[in-house]
Amino acid sequence: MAKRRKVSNMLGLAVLSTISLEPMHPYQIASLLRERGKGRDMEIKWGSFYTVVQNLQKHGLIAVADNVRQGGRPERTVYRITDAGREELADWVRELLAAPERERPRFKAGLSTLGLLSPDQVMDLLRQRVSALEQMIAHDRAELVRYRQEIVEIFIIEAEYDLAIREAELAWVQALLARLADGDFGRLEAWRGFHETGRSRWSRRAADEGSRRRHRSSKHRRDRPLRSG
Amino acid sequence: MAKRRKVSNMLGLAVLSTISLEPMHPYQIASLLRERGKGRDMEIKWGSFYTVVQNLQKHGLIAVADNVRQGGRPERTVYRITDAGREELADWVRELLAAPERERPRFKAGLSTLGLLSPDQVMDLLRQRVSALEQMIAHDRAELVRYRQEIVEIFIIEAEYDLAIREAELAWVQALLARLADGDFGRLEAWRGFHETGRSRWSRRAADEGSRRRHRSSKHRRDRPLRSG
DNA sequence: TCTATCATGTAACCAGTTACATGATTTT
DNA sequence: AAAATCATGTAACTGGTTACATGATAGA
Repeated sequence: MAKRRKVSNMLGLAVLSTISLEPMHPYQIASLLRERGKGRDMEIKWGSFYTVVQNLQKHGLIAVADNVRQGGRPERTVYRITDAGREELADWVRELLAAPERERPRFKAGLSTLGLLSPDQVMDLLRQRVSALEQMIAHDRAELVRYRQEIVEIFIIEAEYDLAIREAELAWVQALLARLADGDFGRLEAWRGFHETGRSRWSRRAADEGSRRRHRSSKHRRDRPLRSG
Repeated sequence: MAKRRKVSNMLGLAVLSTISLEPMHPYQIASLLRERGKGRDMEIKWGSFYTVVQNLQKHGLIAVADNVRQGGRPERTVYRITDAGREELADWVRELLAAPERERPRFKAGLSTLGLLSPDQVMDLLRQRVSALEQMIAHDRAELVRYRQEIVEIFIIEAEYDLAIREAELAWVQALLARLADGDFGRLEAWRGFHETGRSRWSRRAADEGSRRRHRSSKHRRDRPLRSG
Protein backbone atom coordinates (compact mmCIF):
# COMPACT_ATOMS: atom_id res chain seq x y z
CA MET A 1 0.00 0.00 0.00
CA ALA A 2 1.37 3.35 -0.98
CA LYS A 3 2.34 5.25 2.13
CA ARG A 4 0.50 8.51 1.54
CA ARG A 5 2.92 11.41 1.65
CA LYS A 6 1.93 14.38 3.78
CA VAL A 7 3.27 16.64 1.07
CA SER A 8 2.90 15.08 -2.33
CA ASN A 9 3.52 18.08 -4.53
CA MET A 10 6.77 17.60 -6.42
CA LEU A 11 7.70 21.14 -5.58
CA GLY A 12 8.10 19.85 -2.05
CA LEU A 13 10.69 17.37 -3.25
CA ALA A 14 12.58 20.15 -4.98
CA VAL A 15 12.53 22.25 -1.82
CA LEU A 16 13.69 19.37 0.36
CA SER A 17 16.51 18.41 -1.95
CA THR A 18 17.63 22.02 -2.23
CA ILE A 19 17.83 22.80 1.47
CA SER A 20 19.31 19.41 2.19
CA LEU A 21 22.60 21.06 1.19
CA GLU A 22 22.26 24.15 3.36
CA PRO A 23 19.52 26.19 5.05
CA MET A 24 17.97 28.88 2.92
CA HIS A 25 15.13 31.34 2.86
CA PRO A 26 12.25 30.69 0.47
CA TYR A 27 13.24 33.18 -2.15
CA GLN A 28 16.72 31.76 -2.33
CA ILE A 29 15.27 28.30 -2.81
CA ALA A 30 12.99 29.51 -5.55
CA SER A 31 15.80 31.38 -7.28
CA LEU A 32 18.04 28.33 -7.22
CA LEU A 33 15.32 26.16 -8.66
CA ARG A 34 14.59 28.66 -11.39
CA GLU A 35 18.28 29.13 -12.10
CA ARG A 36 18.75 25.42 -12.50
CA GLY A 37 15.80 25.10 -14.81
CA LYS A 38 14.08 22.68 -12.48
CA GLY A 39 10.92 23.44 -14.38
CA ARG A 40 12.26 21.22 -17.11
CA ASP A 41 12.17 18.20 -14.83
CA MET A 42 8.81 18.88 -13.27
CA GLU A 43 5.89 21.14 -13.87
CA ILE A 44 6.15 23.76 -11.18
CA LYS A 45 3.30 26.01 -10.11
CA TRP A 46 5.09 28.88 -8.45
CA GLY A 47 1.87 30.13 -6.96
CA SER A 48 1.89 27.07 -4.73
CA PHE A 49 5.40 27.65 -3.55
CA TYR A 50 4.76 29.24 -0.18
CA THR A 51 1.89 26.91 0.56
CA VAL A 52 4.15 23.94 -0.06
CA VAL A 53 6.87 25.39 2.16
CA GLN A 54 4.30 25.97 4.84
CA ASN A 55 3.01 22.43 4.56
CA LEU A 56 6.52 21.03 4.74
CA GLN A 57 6.98 22.92 7.96
CA LYS A 58 3.61 21.93 9.31
CA HIS A 59 4.54 18.30 8.89
CA GLY A 60 7.92 18.73 10.46
CA LEU A 61 9.99 18.06 7.36
CA ILE A 62 11.62 21.46 7.50
CA ALA A 63 12.00 23.92 10.37
CA VAL A 64 12.82 27.56 10.89
CA ALA A 65 16.56 27.96 11.34
CA ASP A 66 16.86 31.71 11.50
CA ASN A 67 15.35 35.04 10.64
CA VAL A 68 17.39 37.45 8.60
CA ARG A 69 16.76 41.11 7.98
CA GLN A 70 18.71 43.20 5.51
CA GLY A 71 18.16 46.81 4.74
CA GLY A 72 14.55 47.78 5.13
CA ARG A 73 13.39 44.60 3.43
CA PRO A 74 10.93 42.33 5.10
CA GLU A 75 12.32 39.69 7.34
CA ARG A 76 13.35 36.51 5.61
CA THR A 77 12.73 33.18 7.22
CA VAL A 78 15.59 30.75 6.80
CA TYR A 79 14.54 27.12 6.77
CA ARG A 80 16.57 24.01 7.39
CA ILE A 81 15.74 20.41 6.70
CA THR A 82 14.89 18.27 9.72
CA ASP A 83 15.84 14.66 10.36
CA ALA A 84 12.34 13.63 9.45
CA GLY A 85 12.74 15.68 6.30
CA ARG A 86 15.93 13.87 5.32
CA GLU A 87 14.23 10.57 5.89
CA GLU A 88 11.25 11.61 3.81
CA LEU A 89 13.50 12.88 1.05
CA ALA A 90 15.46 9.64 0.91
CA ASP A 91 12.30 7.57 0.92
CA TRP A 92 10.66 9.74 -1.70
CA VAL A 93 13.60 9.53 -4.07
CA ARG A 94 13.80 5.82 -3.49
CA GLU A 95 10.18 5.46 -4.47
CA LEU A 96 10.47 7.69 -7.51
CA LEU A 97 13.44 5.84 -8.91
CA ALA A 98 12.64 2.31 -7.89
CA ALA A 99 8.90 2.09 -8.41
CA PRO A 100 7.55 2.39 -11.94
CA GLU A 101 4.34 4.31 -12.31
CA ARG A 102 1.15 3.07 -13.78
CA GLU A 103 1.31 3.63 -17.47
CA ARG A 104 -0.17 6.78 -18.85
CA PRO A 105 -3.54 6.53 -17.14
CA ARG A 106 -5.00 9.37 -19.14
CA PHE A 107 -4.28 7.86 -22.50
CA LYS A 108 -5.60 4.53 -21.30
CA ALA A 109 -8.79 6.24 -20.21
CA GLY A 110 -9.01 7.68 -23.70
CA LEU A 111 -8.48 4.31 -25.30
CA SER A 112 -11.26 2.89 -23.20
CA THR A 113 -13.75 5.26 -24.79
CA LEU A 114 -12.89 4.22 -28.32
CA GLY A 115 -16.16 2.39 -28.56
CA LEU A 116 -18.08 5.64 -28.44
CA LEU A 117 -16.35 7.01 -31.52
CA SER A 118 -16.42 6.10 -35.15
CA PRO A 119 -13.29 4.49 -36.58
CA ASP A 120 -12.77 7.56 -38.71
CA GLN A 121 -12.84 9.79 -35.69
CA VAL A 122 -10.46 7.52 -33.84
CA MET A 123 -8.02 7.48 -36.70
CA ASP A 124 -8.16 11.21 -37.03
CA LEU A 125 -7.42 11.70 -33.35
CA LEU A 126 -4.60 9.19 -33.38
CA ARG A 127 -3.07 10.92 -36.36
CA GLN A 128 -3.11 14.13 -34.36
CA ARG A 129 -1.34 12.29 -31.58
CA VAL A 130 1.26 10.98 -33.99
CA SER A 131 1.86 14.46 -35.27
CA ALA A 132 2.23 15.86 -31.76
CA LEU A 133 4.59 13.06 -30.81
CA GLU A 134 6.71 13.70 -33.86
CA GLN A 135 7.00 17.34 -32.94
CA MET A 136 7.95 16.50 -29.38
CA ILE A 137 10.55 14.06 -30.58
CA ALA A 138 12.04 16.59 -32.95
CA HIS A 139 12.16 19.06 -30.08
CA ASP A 140 13.78 16.54 -27.75
CA ARG A 141 16.38 15.68 -30.34
CA ALA A 142 17.27 19.32 -30.92
CA GLU A 143 17.47 19.89 -27.19
CA LEU A 144 19.74 16.92 -26.75
CA VAL A 145 22.05 18.16 -29.47
CA ARG A 146 22.13 21.59 -27.92
CA TYR A 147 22.84 20.25 -24.43
CA ARG A 148 25.73 18.22 -25.80
CA GLN A 149 27.14 21.10 -27.77
CA GLU A 150 26.88 23.54 -24.91
CA ILE A 151 28.07 20.89 -22.51
CA VAL A 152 25.01 21.32 -20.33
CA GLU A 153 25.16 17.82 -18.96
CA ILE A 154 22.46 18.29 -16.42
CA PHE A 155 19.37 17.60 -18.49
CA ILE A 156 20.81 15.03 -20.84
CA ILE A 157 19.56 12.01 -18.97
CA GLU A 158 16.00 13.29 -18.83
CA ALA A 159 16.10 14.28 -22.47
CA GLU A 160 17.34 10.85 -23.45
CA TYR A 161 14.65 9.24 -21.40
CA ASP A 162 11.91 11.36 -22.93
CA LEU A 163 13.16 10.57 -26.36
CA ALA A 164 13.20 6.83 -25.78
CA ILE A 165 9.70 6.67 -24.35
CA ARG A 166 8.16 8.99 -26.90
CA GLU A 167 9.66 7.04 -29.73
CA ALA A 168 8.22 3.85 -28.30
CA GLU A 169 4.79 5.41 -27.99
CA LEU A 170 4.98 6.80 -31.48
CA ALA A 171 5.83 3.39 -32.89
CA TRP A 172 2.95 1.82 -31.02
CA VAL A 173 0.37 4.39 -32.10
CA GLN A 174 1.54 4.14 -35.68
CA ALA A 175 1.18 0.38 -35.58
CA LEU A 176 -2.34 0.74 -34.19
CA LEU A 177 -3.20 3.21 -36.91
CA ALA A 178 -1.88 0.85 -39.53
CA ARG A 179 -4.03 -1.94 -38.19
CA LEU A 180 -7.07 0.30 -38.23
CA ALA A 181 -6.29 1.52 -41.72
CA ASP A 182 -5.96 -2.07 -42.91
CA GLY A 183 -9.51 -2.65 -41.83
CA ASP A 184 -8.73 -4.58 -38.68
CA PHE A 185 -11.85 -3.35 -36.98
CA GLY A 186 -12.86 -6.65 -35.48
CA ARG A 187 -11.50 -5.65 -32.15
CA LEU A 188 -13.29 -2.33 -32.14
CA GLU A 189 -16.54 -3.90 -33.20
CA ALA A 190 -16.26 -6.49 -30.50
CA TRP A 191 -15.65 -3.71 -28.08
CA ARG A 192 -18.68 -1.81 -29.11
CA GLY A 193 -20.65 -5.01 -29.06
CA PHE A 194 -19.57 -5.59 -25.50
CA HIS A 195 -20.86 -2.20 -24.52
CA GLU A 196 -24.17 -2.90 -26.14
CA THR A 197 -24.40 -6.26 -24.44
CA GLY A 198 -23.62 -4.72 -21.12
CA ARG A 199 -26.29 -2.16 -21.63
CA SER A 200 -28.96 -4.59 -22.59
CA ARG A 201 -28.00 -6.86 -19.73
CA TRP A 202 -28.57 -3.96 -17.45
CA SER A 203 -31.87 -3.12 -19.01
CA ARG A 204 -33.07 -6.63 -18.53
CA ARG A 205 -31.90 -6.75 -15.01
CA ALA A 206 -33.50 -3.43 -14.17
CA ALA A 207 -36.78 -4.75 -15.52
CA ASP A 208 -36.41 -7.84 -13.40
CA GLU A 209 -35.83 -5.94 -10.25
CA GLY A 210 -38.59 -5.84 -7.73
CA SER A 211 -40.50 -8.72 -9.17
CA ARG A 212 -37.93 -11.48 -9.23
CA ARG A 213 -35.12 -10.02 -7.24
CA ARG A 214 -35.06 -12.92 -4.82
CA HIS A 215 -34.13 -15.39 -7.45
CA ARG A 216 -30.72 -13.98 -8.03
CA SER A 217 -29.87 -13.21 -4.47
CA SER A 218 -27.15 -15.80 -4.29
CA LYS A 219 -23.59 -14.68 -3.84
CA HIS A 220 -23.13 -15.37 -7.48
CA ARG A 221 -25.19 -12.53 -8.85
CA ARG A 222 -25.26 -10.29 -5.87
CA ASP A 223 -23.93 -6.78 -6.30
CA ARG A 224 -20.58 -6.37 -4.72
CA PRO A 225 -19.87 -3.43 -2.46
CA LEU A 226 -18.97 -0.20 -4.17
CA ARG A 227 -16.20 0.63 -1.83
CA SER A 228 -13.68 -2.07 -1.54
CA GLY A 229 -11.07 -0.06 0.28
CA MET B 1 -4.90 28.47 -21.96
CA ALA B 2 -5.39 24.81 -21.27
CA LYS B 3 -9.11 24.99 -20.77
CA ARG B 4 -9.32 23.82 -17.20
CA ARG B 5 -12.00 21.18 -16.93
CA LYS B 6 -14.62 21.84 -14.30
CA VAL B 7 -14.55 18.14 -13.46
CA SER B 8 -11.15 16.65 -14.06
CA ASN B 9 -11.52 13.41 -12.17
CA MET B 10 -11.44 10.53 -14.66
CA LEU B 11 -14.38 9.02 -12.85
CA GLY B 12 -16.35 11.90 -14.33
CA LEU B 13 -15.38 10.79 -17.80
CA ALA B 14 -16.54 7.30 -17.03
CA VAL B 15 -19.87 8.59 -15.74
CA LEU B 16 -20.39 10.83 -18.75
CA SER B 17 -19.57 8.11 -21.23
CA THR B 18 -21.83 5.67 -19.43
CA ILE B 19 -24.95 7.80 -19.28
CA SER B 20 -24.32 9.08 -22.78
CA LEU B 21 -26.06 5.86 -23.84
CA GLU B 22 -29.06 6.17 -21.57
CA PRO B 23 -30.09 7.89 -18.33
CA MET B 24 -29.30 5.99 -15.18
CA HIS B 25 -29.23 6.32 -11.43
CA PRO B 26 -25.86 6.47 -9.71
CA TYR B 27 -25.81 2.94 -8.44
CA GLN B 28 -26.57 1.60 -11.88
CA ILE B 29 -23.71 3.62 -13.30
CA ALA B 30 -21.34 2.36 -10.65
CA SER B 31 -22.42 -1.21 -11.17
CA LEU B 32 -21.90 -0.98 -14.90
CA LEU B 33 -18.46 0.47 -14.46
CA ARG B 34 -17.51 -2.25 -12.02
CA GLU B 35 -18.99 -4.92 -14.21
CA ARG B 36 -16.97 -3.73 -17.15
CA GLY B 37 -13.79 -3.65 -15.14
CA LYS B 38 -13.32 0.04 -15.76
CA GLY B 39 -10.91 0.02 -12.86
CA ARG B 40 -8.42 -1.61 -15.19
CA ASP B 41 -8.37 1.46 -17.41
CA MET B 42 -8.27 4.05 -14.67
CA GLU B 43 -7.71 4.17 -10.97
CA ILE B 44 -11.13 4.72 -9.50
CA LYS B 45 -11.77 6.00 -5.98
CA TRP B 46 -15.30 4.91 -5.32
CA GLY B 47 -15.51 7.11 -2.28
CA SER B 48 -15.46 10.08 -4.65
CA PHE B 49 -18.24 8.74 -6.77
CA TYR B 50 -21.16 10.74 -5.45
CA THR B 51 -19.10 13.89 -5.17
CA VAL B 52 -18.12 13.57 -8.80
CA VAL B 53 -21.72 13.00 -9.85
CA GLN B 54 -22.72 16.02 -7.83
CA ASN B 55 -20.01 18.15 -9.41
CA LEU B 56 -21.01 17.02 -12.88
CA GLN B 57 -24.50 18.16 -12.10
CA LYS B 58 -23.35 21.41 -10.54
CA HIS B 59 -21.53 22.27 -13.74
CA GLY B 60 -24.45 21.36 -15.93
CA LEU B 61 -22.85 18.36 -17.61
CA ILE B 62 -25.55 16.04 -16.35
CA ALA B 63 -29.04 16.76 -15.09
CA VAL B 64 -31.73 15.02 -13.11
CA ALA B 65 -34.03 13.15 -15.46
CA ASP B 66 -36.29 11.44 -13.00
CA ASN B 67 -36.79 10.09 -9.54
CA VAL B 68 -37.83 6.52 -9.16
CA ARG B 69 -38.93 4.65 -6.09
CA GLN B 70 -39.33 0.93 -5.91
CA GLY B 71 -40.39 -1.06 -2.94
CA GLY B 72 -39.55 0.65 0.32
CA ARG B 73 -36.11 1.59 -0.91
CA PRO B 74 -34.81 5.11 -0.93
CA GLU B 75 -35.59 7.21 -3.93
CA ARG B 76 -33.10 6.91 -6.72
CA THR B 77 -32.14 9.92 -8.76
CA VAL B 78 -31.89 9.18 -12.46
CA TYR B 79 -29.42 11.37 -14.31
CA ARG B 80 -29.14 12.14 -17.99
CA ILE B 81 -26.34 13.73 -19.92
CA THR B 82 -26.91 17.31 -21.08
CA ASP B 83 -25.86 18.89 -24.35
CA ALA B 84 -23.02 20.62 -22.56
CA GLY B 85 -22.10 17.23 -21.16
CA ARG B 86 -21.95 15.65 -24.60
CA GLU B 87 -19.77 18.46 -25.79
CA GLU B 88 -17.48 18.12 -22.82
CA LEU B 89 -17.29 14.36 -23.29
CA ALA B 90 -16.36 14.70 -26.94
CA ASP B 91 -13.76 17.33 -26.22
CA TRP B 92 -12.32 15.36 -23.32
CA VAL B 93 -11.92 12.21 -25.35
CA ARG B 94 -10.43 14.19 -28.18
CA GLU B 95 -7.86 15.61 -25.82
CA LEU B 96 -7.05 12.27 -24.21
CA LEU B 97 -6.47 10.53 -27.50
CA ALA B 98 -4.90 13.28 -29.53
CA ALA B 99 -2.67 15.03 -27.04
CA PRO B 100 0.28 13.10 -25.63
CA GLU B 101 1.02 13.66 -21.99
CA ARG B 102 4.21 14.92 -20.55
CA GLU B 103 6.43 11.96 -19.99
CA ARG B 104 6.43 10.32 -16.61
CA PRO B 105 6.95 13.47 -14.56
CA ARG B 106 7.53 11.52 -11.39
CA PHE B 107 10.34 9.43 -12.71
CA LYS B 108 11.91 12.50 -14.24
CA ALA B 109 11.73 14.22 -10.88
CA GLY B 110 13.51 11.21 -9.44
CA LEU B 111 16.19 11.32 -12.11
CA SER B 112 16.79 14.96 -11.33
CA THR B 113 17.81 14.09 -7.77
CA LEU B 114 20.43 11.61 -8.87
CA GLY B 115 23.14 14.05 -7.88
CA LEU B 116 22.19 13.70 -4.22
CA LEU B 117 22.80 9.96 -4.22
CA SER B 118 25.87 7.83 -4.55
CA PRO B 119 26.24 5.87 -7.76
CA ASP B 120 25.87 2.67 -5.76
CA GLN B 121 22.57 3.84 -4.35
CA VAL B 122 21.37 4.89 -7.77
CA MET B 123 22.26 1.56 -9.30
CA ASP B 124 20.55 -0.30 -6.51
CA LEU B 125 17.37 1.70 -6.95
CA LEU B 126 17.40 1.30 -10.70
CA ARG B 127 17.83 -2.44 -10.32
CA GLN B 128 14.73 -2.45 -8.17
CA ARG B 129 12.94 -0.60 -10.93
CA VAL B 130 14.12 -3.11 -13.49
CA SER B 131 12.85 -5.92 -11.35
CA ALA B 132 9.48 -4.26 -10.87
CA LEU B 133 9.20 -3.58 -14.58
CA GLU B 134 10.00 -7.18 -15.39
CA GLN B 135 7.26 -8.34 -13.07
CA MET B 136 4.78 -5.93 -14.60
CA ILE B 137 5.70 -7.06 -18.06
CA ALA B 138 5.29 -10.70 -17.14
CA HIS B 139 1.91 -9.83 -15.68
CA ASP B 140 0.87 -7.90 -18.79
CA ARG B 141 1.93 -10.75 -21.02
CA ALA B 142 -0.05 -13.28 -19.02
CA GLU B 143 -3.04 -11.00 -19.04
CA LEU B 144 -2.82 -10.56 -22.77
CA VAL B 145 -2.66 -14.29 -23.31
CA ARG B 146 -5.63 -14.79 -21.05
CA TYR B 147 -7.68 -12.09 -22.76
CA ARG B 148 -6.98 -13.65 -26.11
CA GLN B 149 -7.81 -17.14 -24.94
CA GLU B 150 -11.01 -16.11 -23.24
CA ILE B 151 -11.83 -13.82 -26.14
CA VAL B 152 -12.17 -10.84 -23.84
CA GLU B 153 -11.31 -8.36 -26.54
CA ILE B 154 -12.07 -5.33 -24.49
CA PHE B 155 -8.79 -4.82 -22.66
CA ILE B 156 -6.45 -6.09 -25.31
CA ILE B 157 -5.54 -2.70 -26.71
CA GLU B 158 -4.65 -1.28 -23.31
CA ALA B 159 -2.68 -4.38 -22.41
CA GLU B 160 -0.74 -4.17 -25.63
CA TYR B 161 -0.04 -0.54 -25.04
CA ASP B 162 1.17 -1.12 -21.50
CA LEU B 163 3.42 -3.87 -22.68
CA ALA B 164 4.99 -1.77 -25.41
CA ILE B 165 5.72 1.20 -23.17
CA ARG B 166 6.98 -0.86 -20.27
CA GLU B 167 9.31 -2.78 -22.50
CA ALA B 168 10.69 0.47 -23.85
CA GLU B 169 11.26 1.81 -20.36
CA LEU B 170 12.86 -1.42 -19.25
CA ALA B 171 15.27 -1.30 -22.16
CA TRP B 172 16.17 2.29 -21.40
CA VAL B 173 16.76 1.74 -17.69
CA GLN B 174 18.85 -1.33 -18.42
CA ALA B 175 20.97 0.68 -20.84
CA LEU B 176 21.45 3.37 -18.24
CA LEU B 177 22.44 0.77 -15.68
CA ALA B 178 24.92 -0.72 -18.10
CA ARG B 179 26.48 2.68 -18.65
CA LEU B 180 26.74 3.24 -14.92
CA ALA B 181 28.19 -0.20 -14.37
CA ASP B 182 30.77 0.44 -17.07
CA GLY B 183 32.00 3.38 -15.08
CA ASP B 184 30.45 6.04 -17.24
CA PHE B 185 30.07 8.39 -14.33
CA GLY B 186 31.30 11.50 -16.08
CA ARG B 187 27.81 12.67 -16.57
CA LEU B 188 26.85 12.13 -12.97
CA GLU B 189 29.99 13.85 -11.73
CA ALA B 190 29.35 16.81 -13.96
CA TRP B 191 25.88 16.91 -12.58
CA ARG B 192 27.00 16.90 -9.01
CA GLY B 193 29.60 19.49 -9.93
CA PHE B 194 26.89 21.66 -11.34
CA HIS B 195 25.00 21.47 -8.10
CA GLU B 196 28.09 22.46 -6.20
CA THR B 197 28.78 25.32 -8.58
CA GLY B 198 25.24 26.54 -8.27
CA ARG B 199 25.55 26.38 -4.54
CA SER B 200 28.82 28.22 -4.35
CA ARG B 201 27.52 30.83 -6.74
CA TRP B 202 24.70 31.34 -4.37
CA SER B 203 26.99 31.30 -1.42
CA ARG B 204 29.08 34.01 -3.00
CA ARG B 205 26.08 36.09 -3.68
CA ALA B 206 24.79 35.52 -0.18
CA ALA B 207 28.21 36.49 1.16
CA ASP B 208 28.04 39.74 -0.79
CA GLU B 209 24.76 40.51 0.80
CA GLY B 210 26.15 39.39 4.09
CA SER B 211 28.44 42.38 4.36
CA ARG B 212 25.33 44.45 4.83
CA ARG B 213 23.24 42.05 6.80
CA ARG B 214 24.86 42.38 10.13
CA HIS B 215 21.97 42.57 12.48
CA ARG B 216 19.83 39.55 12.88
CA SER B 217 16.42 39.44 14.32
CA SER B 218 16.27 39.30 18.05
CA LYS B 219 13.88 36.44 17.54
CA HIS B 220 16.88 34.43 16.54
CA ARG B 221 16.21 30.70 16.66
CA ARG B 222 12.71 31.05 17.87
CA ASP B 223 10.29 28.80 16.08
CA ARG B 224 7.78 31.06 14.49
CA PRO B 225 5.00 29.44 12.53
CA LEU B 226 4.20 31.02 9.20
CA ARG B 227 0.60 30.88 10.02
CA SER B 228 -0.71 30.39 13.50
CA GLY B 229 -2.78 27.34 14.07
C1' DT C 1 9.03 61.98 -8.10
C1' DC C 2 6.16 58.86 -10.12
C1' DT C 3 5.60 54.39 -11.75
C1' DA C 4 6.59 49.71 -12.77
C1' DT C 5 8.25 45.66 -11.15
C1' DC C 6 9.92 42.49 -7.84
C1' DA C 7 10.09 39.96 -3.41
C1' DT C 8 7.31 37.91 -0.29
C1' DG C 9 3.69 36.48 1.29
C1' DT C 10 -1.81 35.90 2.63
C1' DA C 11 -6.29 34.31 1.97
C1' DA C 12 -10.09 32.40 -0.17
C1' DC C 13 -11.70 29.00 -2.99
C1' DC C 14 -12.25 24.34 -4.94
C1' DA C 15 -11.93 19.56 -6.23
C1' DG C 16 -11.24 15.34 -4.25
C1' DT C 17 -10.87 12.21 -0.30
C1' DT C 18 -12.20 10.15 3.92
C1' DA C 19 -15.18 9.37 7.66
C1' DC C 20 -19.41 9.01 9.06
C1' DA C 21 -24.80 8.51 8.75
C1' DT C 22 -29.14 6.32 7.54
C1' DG C 23 -32.29 3.24 6.40
C1' DA C 24 -33.13 -1.12 3.65
C1' DT C 25 -32.26 -5.99 3.03
C1' DT C 26 -30.43 -10.44 4.07
C1' DT C 27 -28.89 -13.92 7.13
C1' DT C 28 -28.99 -16.47 11.37
C1' DA D 1 -36.22 -10.72 15.82
C1' DA D 2 -31.37 -9.59 16.18
C1' DA D 3 -27.31 -8.91 13.84
C1' DA D 4 -24.76 -8.23 9.90
C1' DT D 5 -24.33 -6.35 5.52
C1' DC D 6 -25.25 -3.22 1.97
C1' DA D 7 -26.86 0.77 -0.91
C1' DT D 8 -26.76 5.40 -0.82
C1' DG D 9 -25.73 9.62 0.63
C1' DT D 10 -23.78 13.79 3.55
C1' DA D 11 -20.40 16.61 5.53
C1' DA D 12 -16.11 17.98 7.17
C1' DC D 13 -11.40 18.23 6.02
C1' DT D 14 -7.20 19.01 3.23
C1' DG D 15 -3.86 19.87 -0.26
C1' DG D 16 -3.18 22.68 -4.06
C1' DT D 17 -4.21 26.64 -7.02
C1' DT D 18 -5.35 31.25 -8.03
C1' DA D 19 -6.05 35.91 -6.95
C1' DC D 20 -4.83 39.35 -4.35
C1' DA D 21 -1.90 42.35 -0.90
C1' DT D 22 2.10 44.85 0.71
C1' DG D 23 6.29 46.97 1.03
C1' DA D 24 10.88 47.65 -1.24
C1' DT D 25 13.62 48.95 -5.02
C1' DA D 26 14.84 50.41 -9.76
C1' DG D 27 13.91 53.04 -13.83
C1' DA D 28 11.72 56.95 -16.37
